[in-house]
Amino acid sequence: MKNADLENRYGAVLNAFRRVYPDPKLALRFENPFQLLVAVILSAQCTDERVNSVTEELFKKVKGPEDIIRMSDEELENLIRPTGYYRQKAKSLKGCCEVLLKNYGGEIPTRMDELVKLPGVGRKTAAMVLGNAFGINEGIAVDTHVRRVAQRVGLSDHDTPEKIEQDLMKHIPRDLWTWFSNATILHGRNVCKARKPNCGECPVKEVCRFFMKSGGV
DNA sequence: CTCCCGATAT
DNA sequence: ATATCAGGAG
Repeated sequence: MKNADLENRYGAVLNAFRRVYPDPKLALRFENPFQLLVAVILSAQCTDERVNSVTEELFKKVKGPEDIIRMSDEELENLIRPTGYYRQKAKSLKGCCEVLLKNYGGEIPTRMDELVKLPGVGRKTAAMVLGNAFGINEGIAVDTHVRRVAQRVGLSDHDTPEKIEQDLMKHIPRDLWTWFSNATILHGRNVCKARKPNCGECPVKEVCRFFMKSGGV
């Protein structure tokens, strides 16, 4: 009975999202896997719009891993400063590019276990790159939006991104993983917002625990 | 669990 | 003025 409720909730969310977000695209701007990797690393704890404003300049100077390596720490840090954590991110970027050149001929690896070894790359970043640059569904990117939506709606009762991702992967068909993540991020940004969620216009309020608890119809 | 950091909403 | 936003490493 409880399990049936959960399955029903997943089904309703998947259907509603399929209708409202049939083809969700990343807010991040990129033209190739390398650019996406860089952009997603920069997007940690930072809005996509701010990343875009930085990468627009950055990608004029940086076409591949070699360009990052060649660049001085100061120049790289200055270019990415508005995204926050710029020293860490500059270090991650350089570390990534060294590994890319050393082990992958300057290309981006296409497996989760390899991507996750790159400095500054966790499962969220890896899943994002795999799904959106290569169309490979090897995980579900659980960022703060996916986490919040999953918890509020009642798709997972766990707290960590890892456990939430496992719950989601258990209930969502693998070929939908990337789509679901993109759609949910969109939904979290536009409707199920952190500060002031717009439950009135939410397509999944009928099955949403958060909406019920906050006095929903 | 703490540290890394800038920008915007309140 | 200050709370909040938004991932990964050590």
